[in-house]
Amino acid sequence: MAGELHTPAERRRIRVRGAILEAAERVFALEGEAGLSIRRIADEIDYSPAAIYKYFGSKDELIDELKEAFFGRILESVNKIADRSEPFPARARKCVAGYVRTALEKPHHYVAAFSGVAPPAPSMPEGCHAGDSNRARAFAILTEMVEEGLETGDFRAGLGRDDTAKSIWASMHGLAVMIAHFNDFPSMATMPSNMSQDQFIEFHADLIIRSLEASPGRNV
Amino acid sequence: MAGELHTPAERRRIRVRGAILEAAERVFALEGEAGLSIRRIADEIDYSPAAIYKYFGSKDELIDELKEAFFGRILESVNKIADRSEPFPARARKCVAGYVRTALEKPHHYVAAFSGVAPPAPSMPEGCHAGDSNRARAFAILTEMVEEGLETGDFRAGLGRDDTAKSIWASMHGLAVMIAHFNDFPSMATMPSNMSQDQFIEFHADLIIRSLEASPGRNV
DNA sequence: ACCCGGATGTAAACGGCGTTCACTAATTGA
DNA sequence: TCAATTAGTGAACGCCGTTTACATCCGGGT
Repeated sequence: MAGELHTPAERRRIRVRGAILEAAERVFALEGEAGLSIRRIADEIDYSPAAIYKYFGSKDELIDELKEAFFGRILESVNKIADRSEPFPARARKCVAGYVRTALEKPHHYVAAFSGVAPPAPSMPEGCHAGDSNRARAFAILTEMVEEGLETGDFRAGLGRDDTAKSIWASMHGLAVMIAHFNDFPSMATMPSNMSQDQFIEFHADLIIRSLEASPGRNV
Repeated sequence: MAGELHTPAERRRIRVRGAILEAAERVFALEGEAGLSIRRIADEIDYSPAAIYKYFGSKDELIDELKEAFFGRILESVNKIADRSEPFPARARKCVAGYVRTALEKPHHYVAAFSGVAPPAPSMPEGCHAGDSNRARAFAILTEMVEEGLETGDFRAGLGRDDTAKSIWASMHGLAVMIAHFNDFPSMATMPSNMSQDQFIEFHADLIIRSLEASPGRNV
């Protein structure tokens, strides 16, 4: 194999790098970007702050790696769901609900992955690398699913594959962000809901998919 | 009247406070929270940083006021659209599209207003004041609109008013955040779209409303 | 066995941040 | 006019990300 590690020096480097990421992951999951500082990580692993710069170019690079790893988790999760062959509209619903639920396993990670605002000028903001990111891969799965729905005739003809996928993505994302932001969405103080959070995710997923179906089906 | 200002001292105070907010607004609109510092505001209005604390308790309070004012703008905009009596599903679509478009007039403001992640424990995060915020008022308009659609029979019976409104809100919000985050949503580098941004907003709004309609209608 | 060069780790510093404190200068009401 | 309140300030505190100069360790070549 190619990626093997032989020398003790290499092993040691990997180990320390892993310890940094692990400490960062722990703090970030609990307190988000606000609570994560280079100095804090350094404290946790008993190193000096400057040491971290031997392993990561900047705090942003470190955090990007956390986000990317988390989107790998989402990718894996959605992939599993999308692969089970199951009657179609139901599978689509499960994909949507699965994305949201997995995103919410680490709200700080998920929200941070979309936190920046792009400048109006033509320039990539931060997470807009080509198609190689796990985020892009997860989105590709969604696109393929839409394509399948269009081919089988489960989704209305005339819907554009890419645009439809983007609309679904936006709606999924919106729910994930809302639940992450409010501690009690959907049962907010001003207007309580009878639904549990899980039920609401299913409800939302149903509405999304229903808007695409050639012959709309079930109720919740 | 009650709210009049008589003394020069009072007028002066209002004027300086306004200057602070104005400078903060300018910087925030261009560079977001990252570019806005107390010291920067102080520079812009030729005061010392400490002076700002005579007018605002903290940077967060100041920024909250910016966000609240911006949601006032969204509220006003959606209110106008919702009031025009127009054939129903079209009006609902316009409300959704109007919300997204107005939100995108100041992407930094809009995104920042939902940026925090709520702690799991029962405690209000930051923007969760009762029903008095402009954000809550804007949401109330949406709820009323849904109720109207349910009464007229334009929306499917069996949909819960509040849950439906929340689902719509989440989907609107998701699109706004996506467009704000990517500089080229929907025409992303990896998968370009034929739609303009405005067309995509209409498309998304149509899908959202379509999922609620008793007898789904038009195409895009 | 030695030594040398690169990698690893560190203390100290730079500039910036939000915020506070002790203090001066201005304004106001009596 | 005088006292008291208020507006405004400079300096400091304790954070932050990052850089620099320096020590230390370790592995490979002779």
